[in-house]
Order: sequence, then C-alpha cells, then structure tokens
Amino acid sequence: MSDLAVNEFDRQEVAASPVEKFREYLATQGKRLTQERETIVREIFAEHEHFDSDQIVARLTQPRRDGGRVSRATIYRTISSLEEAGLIRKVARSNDREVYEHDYGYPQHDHFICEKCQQLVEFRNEEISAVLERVAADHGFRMSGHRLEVHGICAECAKPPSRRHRKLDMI
Amino acid sequence: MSDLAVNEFDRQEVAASPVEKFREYLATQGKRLTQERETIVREIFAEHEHFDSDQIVARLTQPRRDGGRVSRATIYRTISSLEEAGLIRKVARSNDREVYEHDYGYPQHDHFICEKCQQLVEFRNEEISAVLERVAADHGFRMSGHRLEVHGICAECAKPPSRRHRKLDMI
DNA sequence: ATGGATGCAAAGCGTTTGCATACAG
DNA sequence: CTGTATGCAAACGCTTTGCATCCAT
Repeated sequence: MSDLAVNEFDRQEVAASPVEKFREYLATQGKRLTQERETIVREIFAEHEHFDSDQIVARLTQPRRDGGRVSRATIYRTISSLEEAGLIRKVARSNDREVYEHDYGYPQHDHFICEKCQQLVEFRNEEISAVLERVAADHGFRMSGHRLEVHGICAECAKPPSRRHRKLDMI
Repeated sequence: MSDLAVNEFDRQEVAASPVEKFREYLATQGKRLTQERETIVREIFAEHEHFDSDQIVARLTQPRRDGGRVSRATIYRTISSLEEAGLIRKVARSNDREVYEHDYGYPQHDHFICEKCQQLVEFRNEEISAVLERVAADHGFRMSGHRLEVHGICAECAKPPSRRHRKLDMI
C-alpha cells in the first residue's frame, strides 16, 4: 500500500506519462479518468508551452475529427484538478487570465514578462531557490514553492526604432 | 525644464507626501487632483498595510462624517492611476483579488504567503534583486521590477495543535 | 447498477465603461 | 468657461455552479 502523501515527493521518478500520473492522482481522490479528462491532458501535454484555459477551450470546444469535443466547464474543472495533482501550475497572470505551464518532469525555473510584447521567457537560476530556501528557514516559514515574475522589456523590444542613429540620445 | 522620464528615478528623495507626489504625477498627465482622489490617497496611505480595492471601497463607499464618500468606479480608476504613478504596486493575488501595497518611500521587499491562513508576511533580502539584476542582464532583459511570492506554511500555522504534547510526533 | 462526471446555460464576481452631470483649473 | 472627473448602472470577461443526463467502474 502506498502512503498518503507519497505522490507529493516522487518527482524524481519521471517515468509515467502525464495521463498515467493523472489517473493515479484521481484514484487517490476516488475520481475517474474519463475520456474527456484524458483528451484534455493529452492536449495540454502535447507540447511544452505556456497556456491559459481559454486556449484549451478554443482547441477542444469545437468538434474534432477524433470526436474529442469537451465542454468549457469540464476544461475548467479538469485544469483545477491537474493543478491539485501537481501536473501543472500557475506561472503568471496575463491579460486577466491565469497562465499555466507543465510542472511535471520539468526543471524549476522562473519567468521574464515583457511589458511591451507581453511575452513570457523562461530562465533558470538555482541561486534563487537557494536564497529563498534560506530566507524561508530564517523566518520559520515552510516553503512549498514560489512564483516569480521579472518585469521589464525584453531584448527584442528594447531596440525599437532600429533604424535611427543613437548619437544624440543623452546630451 | 524638466525631462520627460525624470519622475521615474527620483525615488531617493522621500520628502513629499503621497498626496503631493500624486498631484505632481497627475499634473504631468494633464489630470487633476480632485477631492475624491485626495480622499482615496489619504485612506490608502493612512497606514502601511496591504489592501485590495474592495477594502477601500468598503471604507469610502458609505457616507462618512467628513463627507468623503467616493464611488466604486472612482476608487478603481484612482487605484490604477496610483499604480501608474508608482505610489502603489500589486504584490500578490489573494482570493481572486489583486493585493496592493505602498511603493513610495518604502524599501524593496518580497512576501511569504501562508497557504493555511492566507496571510502575507514581508521579508527583505538584497541578494534576490542582485541575482535578478544579473540574470536579466545576461538575457538582455531590461528589468523594471519583479513580483515574488513565496508559498508555504507560516511559522504560526506550522505548529498546529499547540496544546498536545509533541513527544509522539514521529515514533 | 450507481455515484461521479459532463454539458448547457445561467449565475458569480471583480473590474470596466457609457453617459449625463458636476467640478477643478 | 471647458475639458476632466464623478456616480450610477449596465456591461464585461473569466470562472463557477445547478441540474438533468450520461458513463466509468
């Protein structure tokens, strides 16, 4: 028999597929892996991209050849479950929507958010977690995770006119 | 004549009151400091606490002795302006509401968010900004700020029963 | 079989906006 | 005076939910 909180800590074992992993989680909750839920998980894990609920709704809400139509309500409900299951997580908020990403079998990282083009860019840095781990400990805080958005202008948007000379910039 | 972007960088001078500071900002935008706006700023800066729009609405929406009643719409509009003015900033999202805090005359800091009691706890750590500054530079990203939420269980909520002896905790 | 799951449409909820009226400069 | 700002209520956009029907186990 497996322990209760086990699936919370066996991230090292990146073996089972997201669908399988989800089924396991559902089982522990007395819930079922339905066709709809499987369709949603497959769609979400088809590629490692940030996404929001509406994008998934857009893709699965209209009839598809494989008959995989899923309702908006079910998509919202399933995304919540996936979050509880630890398969995805909220990374930011953009345009009044929560933005999610895969949180299963993926290395820890954070994001830049460009204020001009709104694009999210991932970056990895182990120092950050280390510092946070230490600071949390200092405060008796039991850290379970963090959410870090670095705001500013991305490299692309930073060089705007691109055609004009830049000599007179700062007299 | 002052330059365009000047008020973006004179944070060092912590002299003017929030209201005065706001008036300055409004002036640069061809906007006016109305009674309502002043009431809102005073209310927000009355004490250094995190707040959300609804709390301010609750306090200013019902008639008050000083006749300072302000409508919900104006409060939302003013909070946006205060954010643009750099007087306040969003720090987190709690209960589906944006949580704000003072960002004028206050040292940089980040927050713990307790998953049990939902409370926000500030902490300061200069390493974090330093690391981010460096990482951003490495990516050609022009950082303007960041938003960091550290999630977990606060010291208070971590020691639950509190009345029971703790000898048998871990056989 | 049968309790959980889906789909639909309606409700929720924080936030925004159109418009007529009311002031700050 | 005149262009802004306010207040009200209706509109919005994302998300949640009630309920009848459906299906995984």
